[in-house]
Amino acid sequence: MATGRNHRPATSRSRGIPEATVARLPLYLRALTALSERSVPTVSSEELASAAGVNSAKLRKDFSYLGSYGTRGVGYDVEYLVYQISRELGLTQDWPVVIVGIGNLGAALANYGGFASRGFRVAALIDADPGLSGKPVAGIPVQHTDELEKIISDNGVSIGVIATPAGAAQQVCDRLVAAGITSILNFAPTVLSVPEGVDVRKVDLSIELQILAFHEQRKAGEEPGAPPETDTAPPAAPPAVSVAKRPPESGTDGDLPAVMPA
Amino acid sequence: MATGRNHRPATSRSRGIPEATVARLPLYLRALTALSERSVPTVSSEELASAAGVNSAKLRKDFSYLGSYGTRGVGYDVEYLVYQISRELGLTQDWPVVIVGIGNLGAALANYGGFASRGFRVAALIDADPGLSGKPVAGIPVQHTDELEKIISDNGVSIGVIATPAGAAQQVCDRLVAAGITSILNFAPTVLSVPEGVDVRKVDLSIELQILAFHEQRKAGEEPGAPPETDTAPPAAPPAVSVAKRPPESGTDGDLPAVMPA
DNA sequence: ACATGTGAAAGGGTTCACAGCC
DNA sequence: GGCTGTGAACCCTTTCACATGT
Repeated sequence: MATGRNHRPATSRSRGIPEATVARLPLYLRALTALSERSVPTVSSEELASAAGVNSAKLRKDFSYLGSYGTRGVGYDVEYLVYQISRELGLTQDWPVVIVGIGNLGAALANYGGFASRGFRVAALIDADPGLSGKPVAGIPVQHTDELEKIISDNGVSIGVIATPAGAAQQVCDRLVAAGITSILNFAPTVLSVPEGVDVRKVDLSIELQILAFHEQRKAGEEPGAPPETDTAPPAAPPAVSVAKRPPESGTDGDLPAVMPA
Repeated sequence: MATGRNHRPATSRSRGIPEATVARLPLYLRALTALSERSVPTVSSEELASAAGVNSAKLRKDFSYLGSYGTRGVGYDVEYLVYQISRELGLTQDWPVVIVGIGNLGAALANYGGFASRGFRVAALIDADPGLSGKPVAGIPVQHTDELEKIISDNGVSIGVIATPAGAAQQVCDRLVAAGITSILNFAPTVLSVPEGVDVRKVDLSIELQILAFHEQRKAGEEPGAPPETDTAPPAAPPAVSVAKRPPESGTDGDLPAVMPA
């Protein structure tokens, strides 16, 4: 999930298409769309794989789950594959989405071209700030949270995007779910709890950075002449055992503001 | 990606900590930080797992890779674990990052509190638009792309965030890498090619939505009384080539009810 | 009594390598 | 000759279940 990871616990996997394959289909689709625009008629697994950033064996295996639409000795028909993958992903139909929380990030999402370009349509922007109500963002007037339920049912929205601060996310999520939404893309740095049957994917900027930092740190430690950088941490106490159990005692700590506003 | 998936091909895995575990450490850390703020002294694997959105067996296994910092019959010391995980992730040191591309998204990132709160410091904002130069975003003046190399070397930056349009991403990436950056968080919808030794993680909004759509479509097809929605797709041409060779081809196609026979 | 820590089993995902077909 | 399609081997991840320790 970001990322994306936390998904339904692998129960009843669609038509047998593995989750990992589903996650790569959009990648293939993007590469194929680019080829299509350049009027390239066919493409080999090797070429397409390299354009999508995967290896060719994986790509062929992935396509085999869709039914194997290629021609041996030739390759894949670009237009045909675009259609098949689009259909498999459900992009041949129109998906209205609502974005809740029109701060910096919400506005960025509303303006993001990638949404509109692939069957997704921003049906409404919703924010709790009355001062924003009526103001257009990306050409769409922001509506107040009070209207949330009505907007969703009137427009038949089934996908919601949460871009609120962390503190508001669960509450917004609950209302979205109660209003009938069954898929949520969450940008707030919180674990959302949802009932069975609702899909949540999360995108977490801070987590991605932390994973990078982990590997970066490792690189620095491995390099021959790499100085270990300034380390700001206190040694911290042992895991504490029997008596007087009191580890770090945040005396020299002085760091970690910890609150994560969206 | 999420999520990030595309990472170094599992070569030489750090100190033996599995990649999947590394990706969850930030989740644990966030949950632990919240507990720490509430002055909770210890926590069980069950409680912490539920706060982080995973199951307890997984969490215990994950911690076992770090060295098993718990106490049987008791649980984990919150403060101590916060420190151990922070150290493992490299968050006890300061990581300067640069953000390239200060559009809607770049501005949102610059304002994102989660960056600053965990050892990451926005060292510079960079944009190709001369009109932006000098203007402050999130209190930091935007600098021109010409300065990119100098900024990176002067500040010892090793992590870069790309929030440019897709067309500019590879070029920016190349310059970042040439300037010495070895970790990149990419928000542009493109596959970046980088030399060996450079880590790339990508966050792709459109891909996450497409994955949701896939599952959403499946739900609609499974539900008893679910109307199949408006379908906007043309039948698309056959895979070309010769005469025979015809995949399933459901009789009177033309419409595609979006229902996949399970 | 209770909760961690961990071998072992189970489940997915990736890669290999070659059979099959154009 | 060239490229797809796929069983089989391999590897990583998750889950189970219980031994271990306090």
